[in-house]
Amino acid sequence: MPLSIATWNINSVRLRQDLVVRLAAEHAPDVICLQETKCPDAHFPRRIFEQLGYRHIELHGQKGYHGVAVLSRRQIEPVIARPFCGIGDCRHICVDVDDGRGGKVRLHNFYVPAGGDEPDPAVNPKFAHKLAFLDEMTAWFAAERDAVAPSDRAVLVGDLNIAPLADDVWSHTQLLRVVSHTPVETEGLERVRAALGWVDVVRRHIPPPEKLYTWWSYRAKDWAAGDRGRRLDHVWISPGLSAACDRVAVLREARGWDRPSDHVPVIARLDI
DNA sequence: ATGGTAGCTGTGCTA
Repeated sequence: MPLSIATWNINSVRLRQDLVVRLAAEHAPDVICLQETKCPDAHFPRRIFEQLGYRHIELHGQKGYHGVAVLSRRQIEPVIARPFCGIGDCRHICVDVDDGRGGKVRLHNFYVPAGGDEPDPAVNPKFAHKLAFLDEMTAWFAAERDAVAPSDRAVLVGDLNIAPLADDVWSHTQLLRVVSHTPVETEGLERVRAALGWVDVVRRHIPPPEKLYTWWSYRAKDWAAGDRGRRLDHVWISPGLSAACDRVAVLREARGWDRPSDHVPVIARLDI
C-alpha cells in the first residue's frame, strides 16, 4: 500500500487553509507536513482537515512565527518535538506513521531557520543560529546512526532553507554570497545528510542539470517570467527505505494559485 | 545601487 507524503511551507495555515484543502483534493497525499503555520496549537483549524479524512494531527505551533504540523489519513504516534538550539522556536516535530502492514515509518518535519541577510555568523546572530541548528541536526542523526537499534525506515521533510546544488538556484554564481546558497550552508547541510546517509530522493528522480525550485520570492514582479527560484524544500529518505520511493512531484503550479504561499508543495510516494 | 512583497503584530520583526 503506497504511502505518499507532502511537505509545504504554507506561510500561515489559517490564512491559507483553503490551499491545503486544494492540495488534499487534487493530490490526496496520505500525510501532509506543514511549516510556518504561524498558529498556536489551540487555534489550529483542525476540523476542516479532519473532515477531509486527515483525522490524525500532531502540532508544534506558536503565535506569530514558525510552527510545524503533521496531518495524516494514517494512524500516527507522536515521538518528539525537539527544541533545537535550546530556545522555544517550534521548528521540528517527529511522528511514527503506520505503514498499513504492522510496521511504521518515522517522519521528521523540519523548519530550519532562514538565517537573515548577512552570511556572516560573527555579525549576524540569525545566521549563527542557522549554522548551529544544522550542527545540532548532524550530531543528533549521527547519534541515531550509532544507536543500538537505529531506525532505517525514516523520512525527513521540510523547509531546510538551503538550496544545496548549483542547479537548485537560478544563478549559482550570483547566489554564492546570498544566504541559502553559501558554501558554509551547503556544506553544513551536506554533513546533516551524510550523518545518517539520507538520500535526496527528489534529485534522484529529477537529477541535475535540470533546474528545480520550490520557492520564488514574493518580491518579484512576475515570479514565473523571471523564474528566479530556489530549491529550499526537501524530502530525504533513510538508506534502507530510499529504494521504495517510486515517485516525486514538485507542484510548481501551486505558486500561481490565488493568494499563494511563496513555497510550493513537494510530494514523494513510497511503494511499501 | 539596493528595492521589492507578505504575514502577524503592535507602531517593528521575520522571511
